[in-house]
Amino acid sequence: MNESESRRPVDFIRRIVDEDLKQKRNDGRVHTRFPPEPNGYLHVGHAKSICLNFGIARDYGGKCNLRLDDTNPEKENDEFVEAIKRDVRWLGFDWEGREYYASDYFPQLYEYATDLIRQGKAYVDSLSSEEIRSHRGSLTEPGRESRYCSRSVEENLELFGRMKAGEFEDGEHVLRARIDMSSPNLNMRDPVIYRIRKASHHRTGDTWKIYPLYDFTHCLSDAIEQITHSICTLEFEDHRPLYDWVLDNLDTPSRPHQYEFARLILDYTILSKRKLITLVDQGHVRGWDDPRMPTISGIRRRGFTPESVRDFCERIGVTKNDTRIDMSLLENCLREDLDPRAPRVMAVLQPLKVVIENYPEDQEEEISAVNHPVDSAMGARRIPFGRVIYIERDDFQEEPPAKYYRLAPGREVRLRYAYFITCREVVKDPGSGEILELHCTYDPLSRGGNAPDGRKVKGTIHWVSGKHSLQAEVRLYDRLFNVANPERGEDDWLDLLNPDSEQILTTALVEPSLRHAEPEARFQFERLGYFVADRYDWNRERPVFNRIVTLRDSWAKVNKNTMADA
RNA sequence: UGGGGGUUCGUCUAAUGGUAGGACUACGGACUCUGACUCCGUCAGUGGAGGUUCGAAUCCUUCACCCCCAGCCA
Repeated sequence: MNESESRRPVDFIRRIVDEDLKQKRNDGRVHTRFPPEPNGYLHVGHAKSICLNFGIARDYGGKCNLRLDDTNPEKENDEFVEAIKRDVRWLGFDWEGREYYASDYFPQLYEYATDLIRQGKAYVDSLSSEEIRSHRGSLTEPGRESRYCSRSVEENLELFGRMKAGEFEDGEHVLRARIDMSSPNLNMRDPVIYRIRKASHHRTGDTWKIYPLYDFTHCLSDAIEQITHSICTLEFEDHRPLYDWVLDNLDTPSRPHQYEFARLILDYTILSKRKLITLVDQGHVRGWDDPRMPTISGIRRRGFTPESVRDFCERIGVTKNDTRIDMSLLENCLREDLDPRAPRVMAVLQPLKVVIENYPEDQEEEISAVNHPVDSAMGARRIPFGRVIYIERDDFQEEPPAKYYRLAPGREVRLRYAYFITCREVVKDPGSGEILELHCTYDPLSRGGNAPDGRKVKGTIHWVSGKHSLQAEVRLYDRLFNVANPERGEDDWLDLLNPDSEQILTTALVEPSLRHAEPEARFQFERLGYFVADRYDWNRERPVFNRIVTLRDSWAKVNKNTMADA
């Protein structure tokens, strides 16, 4: 743990844990769980929950279970289960074999339900779903009791048994908890706790014809697993009375408590599972792991590190406030993580040919370059240099604006690690006026990047050798949406997608050392940003890199401000 | 309109009756063979109104605004 981490204040949930420990509750145990439903991929919002739950277990010497909350057979499947496990592991957390499924508890849950029936605290209702809804009342009006609410224990037991046996069709009956139809809390108006669903479940197959609902399942799963602190998001706060009601009315192995925190909201993206599914299903992105997606697998493919995601989750804190986090915080965490450990390398995204007129035709040489400007332990490499090189198109301007200190006609700049060059001639396409190439001269005495006469140049630009560089595909990513809060409206959110969120460059050139990159290896392309060799598409014949994040660019700001002033 | 939460710099987040602090962003500067990194600095906040108190972000009263809830989803 570094200094900033040790100084970080404890959140309100950890304070509750502190107090529980002090009061010697739960026999001094701390046991949490991360309970995703396997109906989609995990996203950064889940990462916050994962870091909280596993983090508390780690900090207090406790345990954290992975529990797949699979009570809805129509939406869940094994692909999602596998993806969830992979993502949690990638984030760096370990459930130490405690991989549980709510579906494993179906038999016990059924027994608990019959217990409730025997106590007269649950009944089989035969109203249609529409009738149940209309009986529920509204925010301001109390609900009305169902005409089936006073069936005898025997009749309820018999009907529930027949529901389980598959004697009824979907929707014919439900099991409801008998609580209070006039409660101001809608969740307490005799909530449905079991429904008939003749669907095949990804784990239990066709064994069950009835499935328990969340409110009944979750608290009991927690109790069965002896969870001490059941941490969930704010929208379940209203459900806590029901969570408590179920546990207080049943004889369970333990008595967990639920605590709620505010879910993460990130600018310029969406974290609603339903909408993420839409993006994937309608093909607005290339899949769950598209580098633009806020999914864990998406940001992994984008090149984010698990360390940076964990750091981010710690920095945003845990409170009950409605929060909306700047993308810049995540980017900052990433840059901070990558800067000290990403090897530097040169690549040219938009190549502009440069011929060094006074460099001998048949000559070539190797220039030494350090792999990291600060950390010499990362070593050095040799980069080929020759008469024809390529530089970034942005690094040349025919009519340079004020404070532009890159290449321009007559100007001298340094080629990083190599020589000073001076632009002598601009060769253009006579028709279009497009700049085709530059003719420059170099100063042989400036080899290595310094002139013996002590003369200085303001600009240093990156380059690659024309003869030796590798062609690469570089994928540039930008925010998925054009507005900070695309979730604000309901209907038009797809119209707010950023059409330029992905830009694929197929003619980029990278230095030859990159031939030996491995998928998921991260580099800093000097002066450009951090890039990762694509996890799936990279190969030696066709190097593919994703831009993870750009470097901070104060020139872009100066330039933008100057333009704005003009 | 019922119930449940919430409100501290632009954004997160501390301060739990005793100097409103940190991070991100923004802006300015130093340094620089990356307009990077690093370093230094600047701007900037307690939703409003009353009250209690020597002293209030914190306690009380009241008002305002924001979020969640009427699935046989989770």
